[in-house]
Amino acid sequence: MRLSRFFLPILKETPSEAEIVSHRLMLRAGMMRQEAAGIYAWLPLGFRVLKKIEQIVREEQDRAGAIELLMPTLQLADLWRESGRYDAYGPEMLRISDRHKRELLYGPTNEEMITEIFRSSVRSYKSLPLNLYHIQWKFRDEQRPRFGVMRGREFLMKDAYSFDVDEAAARLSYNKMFVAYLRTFARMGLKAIPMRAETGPIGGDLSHEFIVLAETGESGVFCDRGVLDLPVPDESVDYDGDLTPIVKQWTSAYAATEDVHDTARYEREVPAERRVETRGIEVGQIFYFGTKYSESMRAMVAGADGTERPIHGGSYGIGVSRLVGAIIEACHDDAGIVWPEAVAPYRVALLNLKQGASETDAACESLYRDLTAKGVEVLYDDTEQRPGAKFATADLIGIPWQLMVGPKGLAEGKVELKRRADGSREFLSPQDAVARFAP
RNA sequence: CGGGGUAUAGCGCAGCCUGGUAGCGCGGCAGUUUUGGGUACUGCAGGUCCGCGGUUCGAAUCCGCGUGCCCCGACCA
Repeated sequence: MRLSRFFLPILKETPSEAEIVSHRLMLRAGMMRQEAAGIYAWLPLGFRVLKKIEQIVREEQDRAGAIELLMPTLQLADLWRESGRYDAYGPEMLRISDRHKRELLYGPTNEEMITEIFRSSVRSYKSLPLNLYHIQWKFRDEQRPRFGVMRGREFLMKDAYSFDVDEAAARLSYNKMFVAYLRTFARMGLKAIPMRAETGPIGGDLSHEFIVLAETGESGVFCDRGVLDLPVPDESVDYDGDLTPIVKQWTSAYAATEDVHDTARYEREVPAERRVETRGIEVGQIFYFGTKYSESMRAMVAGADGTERPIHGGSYGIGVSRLVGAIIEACHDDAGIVWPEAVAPYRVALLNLKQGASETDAACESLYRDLTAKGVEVLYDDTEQRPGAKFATADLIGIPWQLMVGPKGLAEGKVELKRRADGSREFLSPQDAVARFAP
């Protein structure tokens, strides 16, 4: 993409509405724009990041055996009356009526609908286990939206729902999601720690929150230093095998958010030198809730003995749009965003330091053509701006690699490659630069 | 939902107290200059001063009522 042809409304000054760093940087980098309190338009740069995060989530859900579908944003109120949650949910639920005065709601979650889909066609234990998920926009009319996309009213969420014949089977499904979450966040360059959690209004008795450690996080967390260095399973992990050792390993050491923190237990179990007290952002939560919805909504299957029984359910959320903010909270410096490569909007920023000079123009065009032809995502700054402005923009939007082409380097047949994460630089020939990204 | 702010050009802000035809910086456009860390200069464009009502010869400014947005708290992926 040529920057001169792109839509990247960079802001030099920080809008006064933005308080936390990810919100400020997202506005400054032209990633998004607020349309109403807690409701955002995703501009091209931000949208690319959102899509990359979504795709990683999708790949890891699929790998763990979950099956993607897509449910609507609008749901009938009657469905929610069946589970009793229409009245229980309160003003956070956005209620709408159509031209026929039918009561609808903009879904804050989809337990009722997925249960209805399930019960309409699954009759036998032989169809289980089943885990269905979708990635869809949700709306919760928060009393006080804030922190940009970290706590918007409209947000993109992955929610998966598992159906099992009994509790033991449901725990196997739970473990699959547990491991899938470890992999999902690690792939995004994040250290996300599973912590025991309250089950909240959804109910149930087994739940973990996945918390990204970031000093600017919204809640305090306490954990054993040991959990920070536990290994994340690689892509060869066998989801049909026994995942218990992995889950045990990750859940045996102390790790809790301030809401459920037990000071006495913490001090008893964690030696002083291993105590980590910092802040974190919740990016995912997994629940086992048993028969809560299947009983009220009659989601039954016939067991091997022919008798009907309610299925055991679990739900598994990941805040996809929130992750964009969470990653920035965890990955930034004074100059701007520092994207992990897996979620970066572009991999390489190609900077023409003397636009209009025939030798730099020619070298850049050639590099741009070669890299693009090999599938490398390049953002080519071919604007008329001064070098300093181009450096500042590239740093701000956080592209992992900056390939700088100027008259000084070209005189020696070299271009300069800067790594955004640590500022390290090296000089290499244009051919070697291409080979670096497309071997 | 309680408490506190705020609303003037795309963004950041001044002007309001003490009413008199709206300004600064950044950004945009045209040009000159410059060319390896947000360059300098010149010119130009850009505003129903959040909305409605009131006071007044005259309201961005004073008064009343709305609305949006932000912050603190309670709440939440």
